[in-house]
Amino acid sequence: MSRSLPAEQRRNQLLDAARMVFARDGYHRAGVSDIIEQAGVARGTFYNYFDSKRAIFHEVLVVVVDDLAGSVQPIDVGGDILAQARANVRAVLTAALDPQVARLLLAEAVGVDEEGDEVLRAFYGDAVDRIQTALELGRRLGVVREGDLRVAARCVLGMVKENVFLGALMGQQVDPDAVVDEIYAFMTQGLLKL
Amino acid sequence: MSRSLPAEQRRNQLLDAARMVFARDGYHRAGVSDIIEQAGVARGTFYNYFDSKRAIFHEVLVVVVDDLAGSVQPIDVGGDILAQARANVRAVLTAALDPQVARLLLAEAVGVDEEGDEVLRAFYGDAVDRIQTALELGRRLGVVREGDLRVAARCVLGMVKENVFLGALMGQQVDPDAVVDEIYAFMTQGLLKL
Amino acid sequence: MSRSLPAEQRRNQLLDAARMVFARDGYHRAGVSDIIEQAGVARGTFYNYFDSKRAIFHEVLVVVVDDLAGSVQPIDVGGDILAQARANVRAVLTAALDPQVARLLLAEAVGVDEEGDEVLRAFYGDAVDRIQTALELGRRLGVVREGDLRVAARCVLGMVKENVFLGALMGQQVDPDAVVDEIYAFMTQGLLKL
Amino acid sequence: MSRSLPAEQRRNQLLDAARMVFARDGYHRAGVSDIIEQAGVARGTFYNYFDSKRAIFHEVLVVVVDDLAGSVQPIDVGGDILAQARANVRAVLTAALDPQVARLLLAEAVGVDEEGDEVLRAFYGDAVDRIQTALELGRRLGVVREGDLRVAARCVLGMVKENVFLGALMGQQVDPDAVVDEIYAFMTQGLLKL
DNA sequence: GATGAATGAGGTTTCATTCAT
DNA sequence: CATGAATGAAACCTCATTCAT
Repeated sequence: MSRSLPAEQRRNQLLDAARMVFARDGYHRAGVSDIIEQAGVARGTFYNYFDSKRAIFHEVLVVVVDDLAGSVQPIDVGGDILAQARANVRAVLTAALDPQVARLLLAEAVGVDEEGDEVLRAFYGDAVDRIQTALELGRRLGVVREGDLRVAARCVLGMVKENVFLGALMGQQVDPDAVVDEIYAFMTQGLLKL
Repeated sequence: MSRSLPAEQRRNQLLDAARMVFARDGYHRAGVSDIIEQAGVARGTFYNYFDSKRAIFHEVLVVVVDDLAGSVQPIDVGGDILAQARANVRAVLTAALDPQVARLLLAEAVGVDEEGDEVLRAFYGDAVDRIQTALELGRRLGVVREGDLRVAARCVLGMVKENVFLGALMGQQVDPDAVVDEIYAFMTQGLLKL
Repeated sequence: MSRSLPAEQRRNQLLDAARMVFARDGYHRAGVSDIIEQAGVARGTFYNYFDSKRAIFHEVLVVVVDDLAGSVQPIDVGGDILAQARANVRAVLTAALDPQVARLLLAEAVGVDEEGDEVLRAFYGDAVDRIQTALELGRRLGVVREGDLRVAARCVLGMVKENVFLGALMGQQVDPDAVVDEIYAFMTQGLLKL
Repeated sequence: MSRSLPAEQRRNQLLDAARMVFARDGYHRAGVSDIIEQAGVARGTFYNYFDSKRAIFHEVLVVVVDDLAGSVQPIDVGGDILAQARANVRAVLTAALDPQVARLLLAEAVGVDEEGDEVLRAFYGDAVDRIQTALELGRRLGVVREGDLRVAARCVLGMVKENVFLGALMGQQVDPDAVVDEIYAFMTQGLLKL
């Protein structure tokens, strides 16, 4: 029996437990029982703070997404743009390689419900938008070639995501620096020599 | 009441129904009830052909994965390698943009069970292997630059997957040809001018 | 696909299979599938000969009960009565120690349905009646002491049944001759010396 | 909707309901539905206290077996041994003549599953052991004749069981005292006069 | 605010039985 | 007469949610 706690603190306690459980077991395999056990809280208490299992999942997702989005720094045009882009890729990659984060963003969140899909859609849409904006900026600065920059932005996102995915979900070893280097090389030289 | 059918045909009828239902509702939301309703068959009939919901899902997954894997042609060194690579990317992309396929491969199959994860792991692992092999071939032929070809292979896979993902799952419009063109450009020139 | 057979023969084929399966697995664990598989006959064929699983069980039970009842010889007053009684006990005991028979009579048949209970009730009732009749005969001949001969008859039946039960169902080794000897001693001397 | 109850009490309520239902309908005909209806409790509540239908049956069986075993008093060598044996037989007989008890011990428990069989096997095995021990004691005291005391013990058990069986299951009227008297006479004098 | 026993709709699976071929 | 695919009622069990204490 937990002593009465400030509401905010109890919520966070539950959110932390839920994130861990969802990441470990996935949304469907995780039960409310697992979350409250992890949090050391009674069943009824859970429903004092969250309306449903879906609701807490949704909140967990928002937190994770916000954290990840927050790891990206806006690009300062005055500075070394490439270095900033590199730093951003590296930051995102490192944050996303946390297995908890990866699982939530890549696997469990899709298809749970409409709301969850919307969060993801917004997140990835936003990510593509940001990359595209950066590319357009680069285009104007003359450091980005011409082309369909929206698709290009998706490609960049895809390169990052896939390495996260294979690393965190498929159990392959992934070295963030190697990935950053390779993506950098890819972006500067492409892959093929004609 | 369905008439008696050759076993093979009934199995396929059920597999088709299941693929549609799983793609539409996801593994967890889909019930055996939905599958048999879709197939117009009694509950018992389902269990005459498949051991469980998981079992039919597994078979659906294998079929989809095999179809997709089968759409890739081995590269003939004698011919135009780039054209063949382009054709392969285009073929996979087109096949995967089918929303049923996309949903199964990208979302629903992850985390259902160990077996399903294994099918996916094998599939994506195999895909990376093939791309890497092709890149190594290109390297020996002198058409591929140096670098960490495994990570590069993941990047290529990621570019394809992300466009499928955003197109089929996130509801953004995706034009296969634009994607192929852009990936091609990406591979030949990179994205940045230094 | 079995060739067409004389009806009688097909019935017996099914009855034999059923007896074996019921004795091996028990009524509830045995499925119609097991019976037809054992008989090497199609599912529909089964229902050409028997109305239901219960019906065939009922017939099996009747056959077994009749066989066992038939192993008892009426006592010839002119001959050695004790010897005849001994022979009867021995015959019944030997027949009943067949595990198939034992299981059907002692365990599986009780509680399957009203009809089955009726068959058993009739069988055991008849057995008690016969023993009682024999005892009454003995009483008139002066070789049986006074007492409640109905209860005594039940006791005799119980002695036999228990040894069968422990032997066939509980897996204890039972030697028919030792049992006959002991029952004989029991009947002639009792167990206690006052 | 039942009010919340101490766990122990709810368990017992369910055990009682289950014993009644199993005795009335038999293991296979009884559904969890019948038990919860009898107990006036929701389906989920049942599974809060027992893992499965088999599990509760097993517990019911153990309780019944323990009760019956507990009705037997160890024999005090200092006292009137025969009287104590008589009292034991009478106690067991009376307890076992309860139709609920009889049905569970004689019919429904056999063949439900391995565990249940094991409980019965242990129970009857133990009963025979105890009787045999008592007989051996009597033998040393000189009040029991020579012979195969194990078989003799089975015979005694059989006499008791058969009268219970016929009384409770086969619907014949059974008077405990008449049975005790007759078994007593049987043990002291046997049945036959030579 | 915290508790946890109780709930019951809904899921998966079984298997005796039918009937068109 | 034999076949076996099809049937569907009914069984068992899960787990997100409620609510009286």
